[in-house]
Amino acid sequence: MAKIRIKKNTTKKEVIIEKAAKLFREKGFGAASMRDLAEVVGVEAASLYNHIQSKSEILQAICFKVANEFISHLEAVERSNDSTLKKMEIIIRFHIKMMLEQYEYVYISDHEWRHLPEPYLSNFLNQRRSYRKRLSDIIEQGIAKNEMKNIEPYVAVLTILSAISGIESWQRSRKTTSAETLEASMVKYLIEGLKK
Amino acid sequence: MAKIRIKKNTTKKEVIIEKAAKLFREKGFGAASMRDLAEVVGVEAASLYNHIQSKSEILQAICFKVANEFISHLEAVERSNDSTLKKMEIIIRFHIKMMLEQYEYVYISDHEWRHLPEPYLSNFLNQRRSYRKRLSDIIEQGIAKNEMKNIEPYVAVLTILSAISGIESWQRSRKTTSAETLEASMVKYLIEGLKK
DNA sequence: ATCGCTATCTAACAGTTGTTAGTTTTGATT
DNA sequence: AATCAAAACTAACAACTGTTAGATAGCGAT
Repeated sequence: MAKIRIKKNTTKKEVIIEKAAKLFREKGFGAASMRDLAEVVGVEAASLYNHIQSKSEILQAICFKVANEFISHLEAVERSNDSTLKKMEIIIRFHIKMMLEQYEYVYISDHEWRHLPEPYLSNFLNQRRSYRKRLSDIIEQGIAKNEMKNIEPYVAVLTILSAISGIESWQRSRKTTSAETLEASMVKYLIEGLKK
Repeated sequence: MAKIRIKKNTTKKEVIIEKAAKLFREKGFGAASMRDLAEVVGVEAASLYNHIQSKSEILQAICFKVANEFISHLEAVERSNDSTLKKMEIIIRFHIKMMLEQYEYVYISDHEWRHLPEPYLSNFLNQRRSYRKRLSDIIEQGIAKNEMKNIEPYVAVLTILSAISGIESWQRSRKTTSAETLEASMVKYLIEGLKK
């Protein structure tokens, strides 16, 4: 028996997760209750359990969805023949795009992962560490090839990822700066600071 | 009657807030209970209320302590005669120092302020907005004086503050990079990216 | 119309939450 | 040694937590 599809290609489980993402971002995972979630879904709390197994399953779905998107994008970039600087620019632009288009999901993956239960927590942190290591390998190559200035790669990765994650605060703001200006200026800042 | 001082110049209230800062950082404000806090303080939960008024009073104390330190440092920098670039470097170094030396406090002020009750929440956000505006004014001057490259000041501030806030993740890590290298590299990255 | 299967509902569970009331202990000052 | 306030304790509160059990309603296929 096929899953009920509410609209086009959308299971009720997907609706729940989407509403949960918004709720978890607004109130934090710990402070958002299943009854809060049920209300925005338009159902009683107990009914949610016909579609999901637990509250933390929702968090897992969100965190690993985001992680997987970043990892598979990185794999594509690694396979390309672009310069190291171009690779970093592509990755930075992708991170910014994700932050603009999938704000709620990325925010939760960035800020609420600590509430993942084991063994998902360790798994998530391992993926994260590995991802950052691969970014810092690209920067290390860039320095070796004299395309980038001699900066500690670990710190460069930390700076880049944290800076982009700060777009969260732009999302919450009155947005006197357009998304285009934001992307252009941030890419300029982060790439110029990297360039030899 | 003077407050009881546990060690030198330390009231029990200060001890509670310090322990709370560590706890809130580890578990998040929402997930940390007063009974958790009581345990690390070495007392029953009800006894905490001889020294504090409520759980959220602790959060207020932490958030506004940090905010005040940043604001009064900024005021000193504004009064100085340094170049705009030097001003920004001083501010960046101060933020990094705070992140290294008062990690727990700064982290909570950065990440848990959303749990502040009104009117403290609005008050906090106003101070924050005003602080960032004053930073972007410095950068605007820097661009006008041709000391800095033409970057959208709002985005530059966002980038700088977020990047520094990411030191949080270094704090939690195994620290293969020293604090000195971290500071030197991050300042280099952020200032070079700003310089004309 | 009736079957079978979902999805929803109500009610309840056992545990936890921040906090208060009332009592007892502690420890410095008299 | 007596006093007295500060600070600790025990016990409890009402509200809320994630989750389960069991009954009921909805609905496509027979």
